Amino acid sequence: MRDAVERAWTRSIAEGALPGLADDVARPAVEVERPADPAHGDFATNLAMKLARPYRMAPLAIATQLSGQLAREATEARPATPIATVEVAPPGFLNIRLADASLEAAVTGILADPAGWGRVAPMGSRSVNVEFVSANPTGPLHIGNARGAFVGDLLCRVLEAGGQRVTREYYFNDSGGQIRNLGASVAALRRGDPLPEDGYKGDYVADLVAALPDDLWESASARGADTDGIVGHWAAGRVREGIERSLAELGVRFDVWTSEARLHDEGWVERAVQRLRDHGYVYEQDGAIWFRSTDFGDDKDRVIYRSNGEPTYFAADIGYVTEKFSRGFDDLIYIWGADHHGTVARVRNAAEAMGYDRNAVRMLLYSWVRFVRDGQEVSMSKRAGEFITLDELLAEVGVDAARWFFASRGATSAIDFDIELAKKQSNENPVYYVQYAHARIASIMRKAAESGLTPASGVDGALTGAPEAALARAVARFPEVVEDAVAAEETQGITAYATDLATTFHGFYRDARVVDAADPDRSAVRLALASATRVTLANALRLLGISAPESM
RNA sequence: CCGCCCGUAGCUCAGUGGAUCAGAGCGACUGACUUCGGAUCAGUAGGUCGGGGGUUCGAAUCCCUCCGGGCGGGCCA
Repeated sequence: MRDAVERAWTRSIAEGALPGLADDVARPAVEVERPADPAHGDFATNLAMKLARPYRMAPLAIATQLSGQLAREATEARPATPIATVEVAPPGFLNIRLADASLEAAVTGILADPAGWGRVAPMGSRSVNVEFVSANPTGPLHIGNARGAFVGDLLCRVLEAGGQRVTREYYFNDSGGQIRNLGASVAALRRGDPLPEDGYKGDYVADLVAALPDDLWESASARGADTDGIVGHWAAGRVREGIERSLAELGVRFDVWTSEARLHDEGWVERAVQRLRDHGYVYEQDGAIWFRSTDFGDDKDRVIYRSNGEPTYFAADIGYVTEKFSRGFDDLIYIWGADHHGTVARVRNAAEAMGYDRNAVRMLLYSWVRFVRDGQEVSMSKRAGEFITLDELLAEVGVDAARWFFASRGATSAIDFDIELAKKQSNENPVYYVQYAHARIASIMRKAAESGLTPASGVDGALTGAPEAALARAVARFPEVVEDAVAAEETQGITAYATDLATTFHGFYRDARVVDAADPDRSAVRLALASATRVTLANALRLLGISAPESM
């Protein structure tokens, strides 16, 4: 629909009915919205009012011209001409109404190709790397990691819906100081010594000790051996396997796991720094090696190698950028907690300094979840062993409810997560409302089959009743919802739409008897419509990674 | 002190490059079919969109300022 309005506008300009825009005027975006009031039609656009100022024309005059152009386009003999009427409404709105035939065609199309319903035209077939979660393997994932996992996976799904090729990547450090620290904690418990002052105190440390193989412990504790390093490396590997299992429970699978140590071992960091040096963005001061980040607007330069020769975390980031691009990705997306926003600029700056397009390196920051219980903030600390694990959360609220919870909220909205409230609300989660509608339709289909009724293969010319038309309109809206979600890289619109469609269906169910042996023809049409609704709900849920049950 | 994010109904949150945006769910209250799934449906109450100022024909939305909350400003990760 947006395209149709856009076409009418450009054609009007081409035919001289409307002036072109001056070069120095920003071209207004064509906005098409769904009016809340059905009296305003199926679509409405305020384009004429937006053009009033640059054109120095009355909005109504522009609207009249656009309206005529739109109507002419609709009557041209093209197979898919969905517009029935176009009205001009003061102060300059265009209210567009769809032809029933277009709704019927949409429904018939769903029945013919259920899997393809809601698939949008690719908005660019780029190869995208999405890195998320990336928690270091010093302990199990806790509920603080949940948001990043869901936000990242949902973004990937939306990108895939838009035709992009997505690689899900997890980055971790299995050789740093915190890993040694974990190793030290495990080793201490194994010896029967007290935990180090800043050691890890969670119950899972004891589990690690119990699982520590004897032969590994013998070689690790031998004279002169790097006990903490060896034990830590082993523990990190084991913890990482647990993390992978937890993520699989969430329905999140990663394509690539990258270790920070590997980036150093394979020389990625060194080569990246050399590249910066070649471009003249590296200098030495106070014994440390610096990146001239200020050349790109940063407020200070950043250390790459400390004066003791050790690389910083930032050094690995730089190497990682080149390593990722070397694999042929067009875009790199990082899903980070908002507490990382300070590092956004320097990484993008370094990418630009190395000759990459800084716009190809994007960071999506999600707000941190604040955990409270009875109004008191609960701290999440792996080291102190005070945390609720992701596995425990899932056992309480369920994967579908948790997914819906995050899919229906913007990534940047701050969330107070009350643990007791979450358990309580999991039973009232709207996801069940949507799933119920799906299961109800499945049940209706079973019932119909028992009565010897089958859905019609098409509904052309048959959507005459008000309940039918209302449901068909709701169903037909789905592709645009997906399009908007893809364009905005957000999923809230999909959850809102699915809820709305479920509501519309329940109303239809109330007003229209679907299974009626006395009227098989009408039943066939209504079954077809119900079937199309079921497909739409299932596809919407699938896009979010949520199950669509046949019964509940 | 500086920078970024946030403040919308009792609660949890949508809407945020203007108009046809004051919304949803939950909670509260009043009702509904002896037939297709009541995890449903119909309805009621509830908000000066944190406060103030500005731009505009029009601001929850853009600008300024104040208040409140979160997070950053390491040769930490």
